[in-house]
Amino acid sequence: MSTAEPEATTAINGSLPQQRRTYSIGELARMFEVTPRTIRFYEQEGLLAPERRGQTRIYHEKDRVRLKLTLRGKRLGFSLAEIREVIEMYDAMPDGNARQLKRLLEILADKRTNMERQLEDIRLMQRELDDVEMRARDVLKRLDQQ
Amino acid sequence: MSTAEPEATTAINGSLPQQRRTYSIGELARMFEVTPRTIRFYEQEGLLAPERRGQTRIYHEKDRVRLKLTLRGKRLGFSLAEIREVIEMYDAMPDGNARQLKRLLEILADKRTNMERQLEDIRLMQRELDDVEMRARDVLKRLDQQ
DNA sequence: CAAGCACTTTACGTTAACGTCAACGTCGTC
DNA sequence: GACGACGTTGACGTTAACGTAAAGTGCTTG
Repeated sequence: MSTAEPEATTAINGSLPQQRRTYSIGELARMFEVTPRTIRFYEQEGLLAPERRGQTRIYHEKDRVRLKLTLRGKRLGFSLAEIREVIEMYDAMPDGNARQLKRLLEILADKRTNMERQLEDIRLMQRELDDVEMRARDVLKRLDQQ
Repeated sequence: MSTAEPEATTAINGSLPQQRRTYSIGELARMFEVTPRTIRFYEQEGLLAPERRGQTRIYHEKDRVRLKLTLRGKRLGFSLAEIREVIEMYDAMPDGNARQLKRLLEILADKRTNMERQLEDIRLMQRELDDVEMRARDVLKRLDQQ
C-alpha cells in the first residue's frame, strides 16, 4: 500500500488532442514509484501494450493512464486479471457486440457493489480506529498523571 | 474479494457482560464463508488464540470479533502481519508503556491516511465506472437502432 | 574507444495466503 | 461396532505478483 499518483485524469483514454509527450520505462517507473520490472510484468499480463522503437518500449499518455488505473485498481484490491478484463472489454467496445457489452455492464455493476462494500468497510474501520485511539490516549493520560 | 459479515459490533472486544456463546471452528468458518484451514492459519499467524478443550478449539465472542476485523482488514488490503501488529498492541495496551502507546498511535494515524487514500481511490474509480458505463450504453443504443 | 548508463530478454527465486492430502482421534447413532 | 460428521496435526503444493541475477544491446560522453 504505497503513496504515489501524479495529477488527475478524466477518462480511461486521457485523450487530449495530441500531447506528444512520451515516456521511457524508467521515467514511468519513477513517476509511480514502481520498478521497471513491474511495468514489464504488467505488459506481459496484457495490461499495457507500449509502442516499440526497435527493442525499446515507448510509452504514451494512453499507457500512462492505464498504468495509473491499474495501480489504483490494485490499491482497491483488484487482481491484475480483473483489471485486465475491464481494460480489454473497454478496448473492444467500439465494435463490441451486444453480448460483450452486456457482460461489461455486469462486470461494472459487480465492481460497483464491491466499491460500496469497501466504503462501508472503511467507515467501520475508521470507527474502530477512533475507538482504539481514544483508549490509547486515555491510558497515556493516566500514565502522565502518575 | 468475497461477501460475508454477520451483524455489527462496537469495539475490538465486543464485550457485552457475559454472552456465553461459543463456536466451533466449523461454525465460524460457515459464518464468515472461509475454510477451517484459513482460521487455523490465522491462529498460527498470531491473529487468533482460541481456548482449547483437549485438542479442540473453542471460540468465544472475542475470537469471533477478531476474525471479523481480520477479514475486514483483508478486504481493505492490509496484510495479516499488519493486522496482527495492531491486535497485539491493542492487547498490550492496559499495561503498555508510553513508547508502545505512542507507536500504536502512529500506526493508527498511518492506517487513517491509508483509509483516506482509499476513499479518494474509490471516488475516482466510481467516476471511471460511470464513464465506461455511459459509453457502453451509448454503443448498445446505437446497435439497437440499426 | 572505453566506460557508463539505460534498456532488453531469460530464467530462476521468493513471499503471502492459503489449498490439499494423509493419517489419526472422538463423538453420536443406526 | 461400523459409519459418518467433525475435529486434529503435519507436510507438501499452488498462485499471484513481483525480485533478482546473468548476459547482452545501444547511445553518448569524457
